[in-house]
Amino acid sequence: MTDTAETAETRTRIERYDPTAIEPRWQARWAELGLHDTDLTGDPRPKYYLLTMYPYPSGDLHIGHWYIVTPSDALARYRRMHGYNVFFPIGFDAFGLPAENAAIKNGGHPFTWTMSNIETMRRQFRSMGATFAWNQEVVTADPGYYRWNQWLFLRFLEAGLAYRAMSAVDWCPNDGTLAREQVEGTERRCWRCHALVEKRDLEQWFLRTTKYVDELLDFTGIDWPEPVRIMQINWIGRSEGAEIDFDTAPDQHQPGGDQIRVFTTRPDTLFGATFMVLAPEHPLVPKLTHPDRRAEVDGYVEQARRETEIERLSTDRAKTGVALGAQAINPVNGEQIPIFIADYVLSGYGTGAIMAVPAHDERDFEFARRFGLEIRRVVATPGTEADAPMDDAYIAHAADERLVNSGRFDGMLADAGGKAIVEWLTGQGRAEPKVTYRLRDWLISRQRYWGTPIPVIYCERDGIVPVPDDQLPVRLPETVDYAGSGDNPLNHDEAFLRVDCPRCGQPARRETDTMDTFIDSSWYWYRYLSPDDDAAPVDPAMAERWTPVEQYTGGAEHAVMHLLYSRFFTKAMADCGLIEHREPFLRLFNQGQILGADGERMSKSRGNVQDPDELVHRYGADTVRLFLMFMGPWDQGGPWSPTGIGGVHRFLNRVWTLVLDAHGREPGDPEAGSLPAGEDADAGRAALRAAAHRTLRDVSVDYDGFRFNTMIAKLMELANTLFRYRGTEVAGSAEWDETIRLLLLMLAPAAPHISEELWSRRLDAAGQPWVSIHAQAWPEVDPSAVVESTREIPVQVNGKLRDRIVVPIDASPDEIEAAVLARERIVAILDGRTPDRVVVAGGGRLVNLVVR
RNA sequence: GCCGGAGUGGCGGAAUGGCAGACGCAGCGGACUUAAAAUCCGCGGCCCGCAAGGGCGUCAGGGUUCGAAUCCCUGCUCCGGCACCA
Repeated sequence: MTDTAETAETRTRIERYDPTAIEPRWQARWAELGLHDTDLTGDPRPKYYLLTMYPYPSGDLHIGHWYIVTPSDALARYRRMHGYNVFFPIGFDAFGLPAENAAIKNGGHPFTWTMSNIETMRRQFRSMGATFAWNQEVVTADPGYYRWNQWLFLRFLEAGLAYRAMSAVDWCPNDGTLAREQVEGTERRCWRCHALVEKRDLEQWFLRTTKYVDELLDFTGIDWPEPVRIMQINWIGRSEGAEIDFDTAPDQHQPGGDQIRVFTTRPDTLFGATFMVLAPEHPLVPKLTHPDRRAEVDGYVEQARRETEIERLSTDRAKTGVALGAQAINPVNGEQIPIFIADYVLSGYGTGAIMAVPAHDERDFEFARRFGLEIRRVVATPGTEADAPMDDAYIAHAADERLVNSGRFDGMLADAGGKAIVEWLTGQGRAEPKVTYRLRDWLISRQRYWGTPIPVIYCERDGIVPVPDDQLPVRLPETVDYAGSGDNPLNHDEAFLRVDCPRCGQPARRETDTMDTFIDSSWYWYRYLSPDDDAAPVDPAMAERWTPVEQYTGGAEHAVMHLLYSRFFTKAMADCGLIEHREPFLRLFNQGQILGADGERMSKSRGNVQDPDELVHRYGADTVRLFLMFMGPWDQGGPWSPTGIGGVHRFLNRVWTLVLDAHGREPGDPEAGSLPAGEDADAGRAALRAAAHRTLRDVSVDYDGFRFNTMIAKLMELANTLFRYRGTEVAGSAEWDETIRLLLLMLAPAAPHISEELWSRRLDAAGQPWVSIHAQAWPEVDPSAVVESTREIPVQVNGKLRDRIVVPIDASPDEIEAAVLARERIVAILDGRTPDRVVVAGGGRLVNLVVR
């Protein structure tokens, strides 16, 4: 039994685990040795580009940043141990509004605010022990970076991928122009400031994202989460159908013969078109309006225009509209049908005009009810009366609907009928098959100072003149006068505005709009490869060698903005001959988001931010890292709660004790020093080694599958097993030693400091020279250690667990069945009955006796 | 409304057709200590029972199966996305 005096001595001999002493020392050592600097050109090992979404330098690095970065860093270390040359860069998404708001509020320059935040965040990131390649860092607000935004813009301009157009744009009173993706919700509020968004007609710069719609819908060759793919597919919104021309009918006020083109996905319902609706902005509206109707129509147009500017209420508000007092001719049957305008028809989608089929479209149905218009059923399931009264629009579901009330097409299957009708009309030059998309071109102009200046010049004589390459970058002026308002200060900066036209040399004016900051993040991972290159944005040899990115990790909130823009940029850059591939990220993982304890997004203003420095000070970075990985599945996120961090810290303490004090015995444990009942030292050593190798096998699978929480649980189990043998004859054996070694290696990616410290002490104790644990190879599983000689099989009767038996590992199903039926307990439960069936399931994993 | 995802002890979660609740937190009991903290050992879904044991149990209801947290159908709740897209 325990010798108390000796134990006391043992316990005082080992020093306490003190992360604050260990961690900074190793961080300094790793930095000094350049352990994380990637040799991008000379290293012969296979490359692995691991990218994590770069942060915005808000200045408050909170626990959410750790949640994002820690598992990625563990993965970087894990891949390095597998012999990969891992590139794991970091940078800062440094343009954007908060810097300007801070400058407006506190005076000073956005640059100063941004750079001081970056400085703070660099220090905090280093305290995590993250293995970022700091010497490849990118800061997008640096002229050395945004210069290449400008250069790429000019290449896109040459390639016809950038253009300037007048357009009704979404306009936020605070933030100016927004991309469509930046307008949120039914009420159409700004994604940043939540102000109500208006429409304005402005000349703006666009990138032609629509050129790649079909390619963007194709995800072959990339392994992305299903929800992100679906969101992108929905956002692109492809629908197949036809465009059909309706002629206007002549009347005493206009000659008719104008063509109104509509888009429909259901040409089979054309016989049910009983009226037409144009968007209020439709160009034919003034011409078609009957003089008697003009006042009402103008009033409605004006109201609709205001309404899009004011709040747009829910989609189920009552339908409104007015008749133009003109008729159109249905091309399939020559019927004259009335033309309306209504705001439920959008000018920006399809052709801005629809044929209304009230019987088979909910919105048209509602409109028809309200205005007393004819509702004519033209598709029906077999057995439905063609003229049965309708309470609701009937939306056909499948191809087994048949046409009715459609003349010679009656009885045809709906989809075949649709095709036939389109073919027939196409032959007459009145229709053509057509695919429409919801996706629009990307509006990139922003009326802000703190972004990349769009490199064009407006000359009275030469019009729009691109800034020549050798005059890049167009720099932001170093002084900025906000004059207390949110208006773009570039508009008032004469030194910036005045420029000579590069073509004619006459005085001209610079563009003052800057680019959407999503431009910056659409290609930054290429720039990481050659951040100081002043000859080109991307070094072609480096891009060839290092991209596409093997693994990208980041939040799902970027599904339709950043991730779609990045795919667009990659394709556009490929078409400009800058890179050779067309998809940027081979694999994507969306981690969840850590919320405040209140379940809301963490933000300073809500006061729900968890400061990691405080936790690091108390528990050490390794504990915080491990806890964030242990909390739950990485893709889940959830509200922050530090409950339970003590358990993770205890685990690291136990590892510390196991490594440094294998023979210690705890006075509190009555079994201390004795082997588990019925086990001798040989069996104990074998069992320990088996546990170690099984853990290794399972932990590898968990790392590969991003299942860090179960990975850590398995390491805890192994530590618990080791603890059971601590102080016994097994402790200190070769198997013990091997288990400790494996435990440290498996722990190294997740808790890099403590594993490095214990590793170095072991080397020291063995008189061996120090080599970092992070430079070790990931260990191999010994299959012979994992095999077992017996196994325990649960036995069910009618699906209820009743017994367990232990059989030799190679027992045949017949032998297992015989063993089960010989069990006393089973005999008693069967009570003389013979099982109807004996299921030996899963190759002998479980036995189920079925008895009636 | 449409499209995704989820619902398991007091809590975070594990098990994705085969022993429900791994691992951890909180809790309870014990050891050590003058004491507390720390540490160590043990218990731990709910109900009945001293116990052995039995019954119930993965949002609700139904189904498939020898066997369902897991697959299918219906409904409810929560989270995310889209929202008059013809």
